[in-house]
Amino acid sequence: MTTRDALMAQLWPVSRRYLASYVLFNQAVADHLGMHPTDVQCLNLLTLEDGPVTTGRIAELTGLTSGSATRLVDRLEKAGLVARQRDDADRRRVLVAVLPEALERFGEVWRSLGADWAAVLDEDSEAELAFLLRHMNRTVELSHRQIARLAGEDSQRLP
Amino acid sequence: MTTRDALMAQLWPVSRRYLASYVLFNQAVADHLGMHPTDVQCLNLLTLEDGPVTTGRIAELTGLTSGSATRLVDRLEKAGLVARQRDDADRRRVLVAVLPEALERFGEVWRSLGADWAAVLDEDSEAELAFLLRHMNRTVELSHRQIARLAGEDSQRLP
DNA sequence: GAGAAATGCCTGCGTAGCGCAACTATTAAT
DNA sequence: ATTAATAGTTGCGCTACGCAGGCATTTCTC
Repeated sequence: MTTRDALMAQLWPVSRRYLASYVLFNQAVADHLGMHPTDVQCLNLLTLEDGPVTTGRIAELTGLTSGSATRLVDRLEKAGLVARQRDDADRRRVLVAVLPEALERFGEVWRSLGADWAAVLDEDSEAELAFLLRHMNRTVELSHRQIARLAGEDSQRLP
Repeated sequence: MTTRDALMAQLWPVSRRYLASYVLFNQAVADHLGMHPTDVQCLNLLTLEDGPVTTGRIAELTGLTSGSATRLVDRLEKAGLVARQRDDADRRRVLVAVLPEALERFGEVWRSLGADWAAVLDEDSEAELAFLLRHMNRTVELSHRQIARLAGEDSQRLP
């Protein structure tokens, strides 16, 4: 077995642990903030978008149905983290904007977590960081393709 | 701003997308298998352990309460994916073993997904793969520390 | 070695997120 | 002008989850 094969053999279980850790981490952050994991995921995604986002887009981003997305926005609005606003251009649509308070509450938690995270990366060279950045971007794209394929195969079951 | 700072500045939002993608991916796999995300997460963790695991250990691994872990094992057992067995050494304990059928069902899905994943890594050098392996191991450890800290801070709220 | 404390798992109950389907309001198509 | 499509909301049923209490078993303490 080549060195490369040995590395790949190790990477497979480790990446599964890695995935599991992320799920648990997301849950821990949610518990810490007294929120549901879905709400944390949603706010995370919202702050990555530029500008307000429609409820339908939130349903896409989170993978929820439109009804559940409405309830999700209800919860976030009730918690004072986002604000609803009718779109004047298309009065069917509702724009959801993240409020500064949400950024504060998230920022507070992520400052300390981000500091630890940055400390880990401090050990790495610029070339390694550049590789990591490229790898993450590729993996995000791969995830999207795989999610689409999984969903596509599901719908093929019921023609 | 140095090149290094620029890389770090890019890595932060990308890693957040990365995290979000993983959550969605987990959900997609669960939907595809007709299971709940928690159940998928549990089976993923179980297959990473060597040998049968107690219900209490499952509660630890998944972050659930003991009651919820019992229900989780109930579902997996009912689905024919795991088997319960009393521990003869300590008859309070229940050992949960993953059945071959679970490995088959998971293997089927993960073979194709793993192939795409391996294809992405094929572009990388051995040194890059070695770095990735090391990075993932460090990140898993970091997650554990951060999860413990988040949980610890929570418990400090109510002394 | 007997009673107390701790451990491991299970069960009843209330809460709440989610999908589904039906409904309203607005815009686009014919 | 009528019909169809789109965006969002709401009622309903299901089920995972936490919590608290309970039972069986083991370990501690005297």
